[in-house]
Amino acid sequence: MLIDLGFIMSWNPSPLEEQRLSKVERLREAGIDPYPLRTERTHKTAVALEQFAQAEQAGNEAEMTVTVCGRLVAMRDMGKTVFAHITDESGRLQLFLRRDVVGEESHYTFRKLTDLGDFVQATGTLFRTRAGEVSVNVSQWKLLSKAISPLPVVKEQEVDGEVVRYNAFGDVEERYRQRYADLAVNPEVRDVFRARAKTISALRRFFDDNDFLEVETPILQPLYGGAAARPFTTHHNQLKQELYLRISFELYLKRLLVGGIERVYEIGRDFRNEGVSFKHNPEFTMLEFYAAYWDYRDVMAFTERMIRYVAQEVLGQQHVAYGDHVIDVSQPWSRLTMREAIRQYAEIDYMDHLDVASLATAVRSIGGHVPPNASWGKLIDGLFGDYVEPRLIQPTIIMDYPRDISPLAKGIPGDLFHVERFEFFIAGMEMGNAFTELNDPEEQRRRFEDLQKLYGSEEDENNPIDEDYLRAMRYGMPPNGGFGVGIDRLVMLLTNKHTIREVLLFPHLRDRDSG
RNA sequence: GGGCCAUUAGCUCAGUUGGCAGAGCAGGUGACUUUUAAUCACUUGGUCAGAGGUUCGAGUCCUCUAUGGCCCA
Repeated sequence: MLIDLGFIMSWNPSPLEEQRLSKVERLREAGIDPYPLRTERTHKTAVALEQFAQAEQAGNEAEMTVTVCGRLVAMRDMGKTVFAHITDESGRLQLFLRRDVVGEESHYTFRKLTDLGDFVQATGTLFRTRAGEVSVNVSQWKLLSKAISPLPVVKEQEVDGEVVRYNAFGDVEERYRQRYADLAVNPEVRDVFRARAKTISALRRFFDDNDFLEVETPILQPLYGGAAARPFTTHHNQLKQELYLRISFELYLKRLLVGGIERVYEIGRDFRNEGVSFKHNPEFTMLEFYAAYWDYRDVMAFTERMIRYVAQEVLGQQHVAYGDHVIDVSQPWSRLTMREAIRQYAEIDYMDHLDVASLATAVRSIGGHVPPNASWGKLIDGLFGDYVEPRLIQPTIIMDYPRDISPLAKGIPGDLFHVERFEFFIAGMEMGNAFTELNDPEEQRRRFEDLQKLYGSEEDENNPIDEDYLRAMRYGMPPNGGFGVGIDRLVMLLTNKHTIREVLLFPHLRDRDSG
């Protein structure tokens, strides 16, 4: 079957690649399989180094034989002696090959038919060279995998204890497009994704320890909802059914509360068919949770505990270096209402402007942006995004959101304009969103219908009314607090990265013209 | 959506006023039995992102396109 992968260009070997292909031929002619089936490894490089150091400390100079495997990353050919470095996931180790030890033919093959980037296996005894570096005195070696394309060669030098790197593979676009090469030659990139994995496992542990049940809900949905966003659409051929990729988990997770699951969470991918930016990727990872019998104040307290726990688990401390800032998640977070925040940073009290026209005038008077057809709440949200959000560096909870942009949150008693909703911000970024969840099915229907009136059918915010969700709610949904946090942004914070692309292994990039 | 900047060898980068396309590393050949950004000698390698224009002549100036980066909405 012919599969059209338009973004993959056909490959024409470069001169360097031609050379390596001819080395593959020469290896085969010499009876050497460049891609053998079996590997024998006794030690990771870090383990070998550690055990040798222990033996030395114990005054035990006895010979220690190891077999190590890794990628060839440096080679210094001295003629009858060759020095080389291999790296594996644990670290880096020097190989020392002498012609009179490995034999003439093997020595020649190593010098002439291997390249940087190849994977090799080497057996020998550990010793310390005259320069003091622990090395393998190789008695036997074997090619494990021949690299055809040359990896960028990164050279390192230690100057005053600092590692200086030369020729590092730094082209941002190429690093993302060829993440495999990026990971192979820039080891600190691997650390980012280790931190990401740690973040997710810490979150999972935190929720499991707090009696939450982890679930998986549909990614392919007949209706989308739970957020103001445009969905991706797709189609099931056999069922002849239009489907959407989910934009949130909310409506499915809350159905589970109806079903009697009191604390539920999901970690997974959301898809939003919107622009890309330093904090937006078309697919991103969310965590949402819902807890019966909680309100948004319970959720606030829990959120603070959760972020402290994750920082402690991932970084070993609750102070996070981010750009020029040190963010302290250990102290109780500031809490401001939306109204207070906008009064403070934009110097508008929107409660003095209770209709759209008046508020729009006020926004314009301070030079603010007024999008066409914006609702009252949308204007407030815009003010907040422009004037407040970038200033919220230390963890801050903004509470009591406008009602018309919060269709799933419970109103504040005696307040027609606000609902029990909060978002929290760190480093000028929205990290999460939460509310006391609306559980009155009649009220929920009215809110949905209000939205339909407020936004034309063309608007992104105009979610279809999910009748099945209303049916579920009619069976009785316990009062509950719900929450969502963007994992990618949390990882950005914890790894001091300033674009989401640095914390996604394969960030979305535009198709590049292969011509 | 708008503005600015970038795109030159596998990698990192120079390229003057518009006048023969450059360096280091990597690669190749050779020397060297404790090197470590190894060193030394010689050496291969280019659709200057793509298309068009101005010009006797364009990597360089102009227009458009593509991708990326930064800033703004």
